[in-house]
Amino acid sequence: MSDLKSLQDCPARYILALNDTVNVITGKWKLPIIAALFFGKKRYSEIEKEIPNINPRMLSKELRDLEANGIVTRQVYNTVPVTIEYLLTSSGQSFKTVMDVMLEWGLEHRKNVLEGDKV
Amino acid sequence: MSDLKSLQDCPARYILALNDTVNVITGKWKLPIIAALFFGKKRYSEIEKEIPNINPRMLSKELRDLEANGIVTRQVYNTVPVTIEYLLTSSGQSFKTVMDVMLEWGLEHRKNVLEGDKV
DNA sequence: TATAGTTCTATACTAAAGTATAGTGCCTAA
DNA sequence: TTAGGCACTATACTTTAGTATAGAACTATA
Repeated sequence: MSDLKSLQDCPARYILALNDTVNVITGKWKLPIIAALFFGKKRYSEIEKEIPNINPRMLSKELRDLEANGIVTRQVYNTVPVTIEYLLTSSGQSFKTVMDVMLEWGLEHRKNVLEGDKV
Repeated sequence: MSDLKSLQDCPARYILALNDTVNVITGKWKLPIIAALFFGKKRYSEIEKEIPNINPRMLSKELRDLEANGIVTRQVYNTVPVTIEYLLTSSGQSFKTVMDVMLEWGLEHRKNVLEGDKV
């Protein structure tokens, strides 16, 4: 991937490109929502039940954000009353790899810190 | 890594562990600071010059945070006037891998979005 | 007719994050 | 002696993020 190589030579552009990714996950609720959808498509009220303490304003705002950013798709079914399902796009699904790498680093880092490493 | 496996089975714990990592990078200035230090150790004023628009309050606050989180080390030299250098810990350095994975995903995702993928 | 479920939106508020500006105490070189 | 660099801190302020609470508009079921 030559894109990556060229970005690594320019700190400013590197950070700019990185922000695209960071924006996907900033905020208190985006990762919990994405994680909830890893286990299959869900309706609004199901997500609400799965994420304790989220309020409806935040849930609907973050779902809209995630949809606008191409992470989540909103499917409307013509039932009465209307049924709406949220699911991850393929980008959304592939984000799992990123999350796993972050998690692994976090576990390793925590171990280092507990061992008192200062270097 | 069996830690990872067991976390992946529990969404709540998974998110909790992930937050350790997310905390390292949240805020407007942490990633730029980390990126600046990838290119070697630097003094306060050098970082300041490299990151346009950061103000001294933020720079010193974020450096303190990063130090507290074991990402950055502060080295004090007994010169007159005192010389202080900031450098990445080994955890801080290994975070580059995470950033690269994030960047790669971001580039791929941007391509998908431009192609108009909704799935 | 009342109650409850679904998918939200509206309004008002508080808390957290970030900015602007000035200044401290130390030193050196002109 | 004054000007400037270094490594910050202090105070006040604005902006952004998140919370609390209520309710709309629809329908099915008791």
